[in-house]
Amino acid sequence: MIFIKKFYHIIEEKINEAFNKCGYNLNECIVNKSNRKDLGEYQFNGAMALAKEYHENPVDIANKVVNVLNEDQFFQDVNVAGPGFINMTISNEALINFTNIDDYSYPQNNKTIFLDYGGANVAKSLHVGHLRSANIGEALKRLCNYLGYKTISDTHLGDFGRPLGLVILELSKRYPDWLFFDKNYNGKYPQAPITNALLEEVYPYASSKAKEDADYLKEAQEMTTRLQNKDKGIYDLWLQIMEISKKDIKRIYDNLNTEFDLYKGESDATYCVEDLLKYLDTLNIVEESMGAKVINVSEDADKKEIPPMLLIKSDGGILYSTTELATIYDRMNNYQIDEIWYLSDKRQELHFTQVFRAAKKANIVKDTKLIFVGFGTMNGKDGKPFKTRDGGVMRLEGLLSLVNDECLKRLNDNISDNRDSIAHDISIATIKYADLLPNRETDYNFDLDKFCDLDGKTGPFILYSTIRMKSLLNKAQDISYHKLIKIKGESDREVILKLNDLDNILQEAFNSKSLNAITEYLYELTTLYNRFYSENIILKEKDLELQESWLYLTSIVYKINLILLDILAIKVPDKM
RNA sequence: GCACCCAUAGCUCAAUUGGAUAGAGCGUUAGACUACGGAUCUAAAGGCUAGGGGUUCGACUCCCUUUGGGUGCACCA
Repeated sequence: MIFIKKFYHIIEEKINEAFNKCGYNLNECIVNKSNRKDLGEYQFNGAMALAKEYHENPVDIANKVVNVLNEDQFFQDVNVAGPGFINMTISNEALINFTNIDDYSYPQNNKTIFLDYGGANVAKSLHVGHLRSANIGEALKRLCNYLGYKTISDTHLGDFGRPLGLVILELSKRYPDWLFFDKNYNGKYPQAPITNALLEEVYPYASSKAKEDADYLKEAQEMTTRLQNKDKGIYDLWLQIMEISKKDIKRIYDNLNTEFDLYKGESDATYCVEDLLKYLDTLNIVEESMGAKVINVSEDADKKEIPPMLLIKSDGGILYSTTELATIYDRMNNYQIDEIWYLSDKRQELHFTQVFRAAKKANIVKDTKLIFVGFGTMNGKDGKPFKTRDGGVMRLEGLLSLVNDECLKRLNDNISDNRDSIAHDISIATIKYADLLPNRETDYNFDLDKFCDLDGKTGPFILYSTIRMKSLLNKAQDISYHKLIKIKGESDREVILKLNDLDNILQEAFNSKSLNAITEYLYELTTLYNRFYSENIILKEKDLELQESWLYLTSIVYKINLILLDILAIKVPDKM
């Protein structure tokens, strides 16, 4: 039997019963933590709303209910304050009983959530813009799994658009002798001497050349079309580029503890573009506009105008929106999905709104929810988009090694073994914690000194404290501790109360699809524990019941920290 | 030009979606402790939530307006 720790639900049930007993019917019952600690630990403000409905004084209603609640041993004190706030303080006995139910797992449910994050481009190195997508997406996926949802994750590679056409064109200019470019060749193709370094040099070169040279751009467009038509030679070369590039992309994601179930890309959807277009033709929703084909997606209720979604260019080519729509078509055909979450820079919201509406209008999706999960960008310390010193786009690897070097530099001198791997773990914790700390939608500034600073709300601080808990538990191996027996004072009680918020925090993070509630909670729980830790020398405590209680409490806080850090995809080293 | 988002302590960010006296970290100032891992802990100062109106028992949150930023507006992805 799995028990989910829903402390608030217990209080809410008790309140509901009490109101019923007094002859009132609550429409909804939500208990909150009180921000007036002097009056109580928890707060309920539903009496004010009832006052209107029943035409009674809210304070009178609240007083009747409080009298009922005060008879319950669960509460130490219940009182009424202000215009009708009900304040509650929990009894130690109730807290102890609840804390001893040591199961934090959630049951499986039948919902499947498909997460589309990553967005790496083949033949281009990952840059800092991909960081948030990976961090937020991976953490949301793990959160979903923890809460019992099934998930499918896909990186949705950019692998079939113009960038690839550009790369292949430039390769054909530099290496015209390659068999891939010989239209008369019919045999097997050899392994091309391609490296990531080459690809990463070729793309920016070709890209900027195309901007200046119209003929070159036209050739690239033709090459893109040849690729999309799977021309022999070109397509084979592309396959080789894919293999090399994917391997490199996986390596970097691996460093970020980020993994995908699927490494599909635009190319996997193009096979059904034709089917999709045929299907759309039967619906009569595609219109001509300035030589292009579009789907009108505006709705009467719109406050702002949503421009039509561009389906086919005037030259007959397809675009981003087209493959995106085809991807939905593909996913609907191949998977049973309840929701698709699109992780992306929030500037792309309009694009996704158009695609989602088109999918709905074309009846490609029926009950499946399409949800845009936009996030703010990471900027440099100056508040402007993050750049390298010479003004170029910073590669993700460059950023990672920057942080890694700093963490290694700051690593404790008395650590002699595995310094590199420990510094790596700390650096990933540093980046992820800092990245997930602000609300998902706000932009934030990358500040190396601040993130690596070992004081304050940072990844290293959480890691350090967690490792210290583990160290304490290791030292107490000979002492047996199985449950909470008693509470000494404020500091251990505060820790216990904080533990009871866990379910609320996870639900909040899930609902808002933002991890900042979790990072914040981790910090709060950890500092409350640290305060308790500094006030009490646990291993020297003479009262053995207290000592057992404290060790048990430590083991729970440690366990919760591990669970939450794992959701954030942060690994905890043994030492640091 | 049209539209959307943002403005909170010196700095960087929160605020359970309309709840009570707006909270944290850094920085500043003052302290604690042979310390189970000091990468620790305790305090203090710091706010007319950009300005002005409104809605109600109650507003950082909702509506209107002014100012100052950001972003998006079809053949790139």
